[in-house]
Amino acid sequence: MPRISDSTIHRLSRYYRTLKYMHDKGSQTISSNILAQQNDVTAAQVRKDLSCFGAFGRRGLGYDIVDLKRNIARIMGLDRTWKVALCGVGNIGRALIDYDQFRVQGFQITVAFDSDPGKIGKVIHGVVIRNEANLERDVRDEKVEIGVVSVPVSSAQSIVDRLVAGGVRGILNFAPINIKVPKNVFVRNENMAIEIEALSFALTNPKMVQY
Amino acid sequence: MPRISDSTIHRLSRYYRTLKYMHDKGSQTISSNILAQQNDVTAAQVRKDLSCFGAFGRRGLGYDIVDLKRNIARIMGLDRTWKVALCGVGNIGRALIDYDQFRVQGFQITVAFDSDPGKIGKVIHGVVIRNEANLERDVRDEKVEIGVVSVPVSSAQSIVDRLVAGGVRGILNFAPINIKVPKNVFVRNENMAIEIEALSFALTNPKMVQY
DNA sequence: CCATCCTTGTTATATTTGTAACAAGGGATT
DNA sequence: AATCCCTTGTTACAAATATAACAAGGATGG
Ligand SMILES: NC(=O)c1ccc[n+]([C@@H]2O[C@H](COP(=O)([O-])OP(=O)(O)OC[C@H]3O[C@@H](n4cnc5c(N)ncnc54)[C@H](O)[C@@H]3O)[C@@H](O)[C@H]2O)c1
Ligand SMILES: NC(=O)c1ccc[n+]([C@@H]2O[C@H](COP(=O)([O-])OP(=O)(O)OC[C@H]3O[C@@H](n4cnc5c(N)ncnc54)[C@H](O)[C@@H]3O)[C@@H](O)[C@H]2O)c1
Repeated sequence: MPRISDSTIHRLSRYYRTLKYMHDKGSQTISSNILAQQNDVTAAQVRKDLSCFGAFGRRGLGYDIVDLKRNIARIMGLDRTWKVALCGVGNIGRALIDYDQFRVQGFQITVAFDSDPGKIGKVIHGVVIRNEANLERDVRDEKVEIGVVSVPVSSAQSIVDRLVAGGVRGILNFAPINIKVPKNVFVRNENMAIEIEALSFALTNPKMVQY
Repeated sequence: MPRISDSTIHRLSRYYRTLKYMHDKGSQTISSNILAQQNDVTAAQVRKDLSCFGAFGRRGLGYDIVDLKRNIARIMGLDRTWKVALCGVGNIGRALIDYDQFRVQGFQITVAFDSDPGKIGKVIHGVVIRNEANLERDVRDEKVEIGVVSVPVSSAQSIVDRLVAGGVRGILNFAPINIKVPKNVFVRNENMAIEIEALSFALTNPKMVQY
């Protein structure tokens, strides 16, 4: 099985968003060139990325937007729903529960956990906040596949361990720490500190980064 | 001037965090090997990353933690404060204002903007929410260098344009859209949709990604 | 003081990733 | 039907990035 690079996956995601946008605008087809311009990459890159998964275009014409959109959705697993468990209903956690776009795209926060007795039992945007004491059991019972970690750094690794114990196979981690997981679990980090520090570097050393 | 890769910058950020952690734990020195293990990279990678900026270690002994930490801070511009303007005090915006770690690291949200009359004038975590009507002027007056964009997609590009007009040189963008900026402005995107979709891809095609 | 063991910094090599080039497919036009 | 544009998919090439290898610096212990 050919390995797909991280960059390709990221770009697929961005092509997908462009396709949704172009579809809403009423377009029927799109060329690799336009898709490239919209995402600041080369047309060759777009065609090569797509060619990893098949031949979706028509020579001379480009890609049918609806068709390509559907194909990318299938490839990326966006043509289904995913059950998500959110751990840590603080500032970030609340923002995520409130954010409807995730649900629209199929990521359903079915359970949320917190350790704060003052929060347990409350309902936010239709989601009941549960006691994290029963996390493993609840996650397993609800057949959750993805866990979101928005607890403080000090609790992050243990929450991850418990999510994994509950059968979760993918983790989106907001805690700025390098969490460890078994080989068969996937982790993506959303590390805002890294991004803003990268900005700091760029502004400090403008000659060392390509504008 | 040698170009520094994005990956190297990201890793420097992570090494920096490890150094802070090890320092708090009371360690004096650290080897490239330990630094590597903590960040899931090879020791050669660590040494090569650091060697882009100088020779900070002592052969046979490793790196002095305090010294290396200070050097990375200097290299990345983390030994100073940055004035930050936050645009869009919604769910994400509020979370960022509330988050003390940014301030501790030198990123000071000095001004915040919103267009909602119900929010303008309110104070969150010591920051007054201003009317976005005067954004350019306020940003310029306050000598803001970094702008954070946490407004809806529909307003993102125009807010970016105005931040740039106000003299901002770096932008941290949370809106899931490919914003356009002049050549001399740096942008970093914090796109949660991409990360969770990457998880979806990995869980859908486990054979195509390296665990 | 010599031998031994570490660990760095750097150079050389391998791998991955991105770009360019182009043949072949396909529609439109005359 | 022949010609002329376009645009894809793929292959060949270039650049960037990561890994490995190793010489030289330095500590430690007898
Ligand atoms: N807020 C930000 O802007 C921001 C930015 C970058 C990174 N982060 C990171 O994101 C994470 C969450 O940040 P936040 O600002 O939302 O923090 P927060 O303090 O607002 O929320 C954390 C929540 O986790 C809960 N919690 C603590 N331990 C728990 C446990 N063991 N099980 C379940 N719940 C538990 C707390 O009760 C609280 O509700 C932190 O790791 C933080 O470093 C936040
Ligand atoms: N909430 C999440 O979890 C989440 C996740 C991924 C991406 N995002 C993105 O982050 C951005 C912010 O999300 P949010 O959930 O905080 O949205 P939100 O609706 O809670 O907040 C947006 C804020 O921006 C303000 N605003 C609108 N137009 C403005 C303008 N022209 N100038 C100044 N302020 C303006 C609104 O009044 C509101 O307070 C959006 O682009 C969203 O797509 C959010």
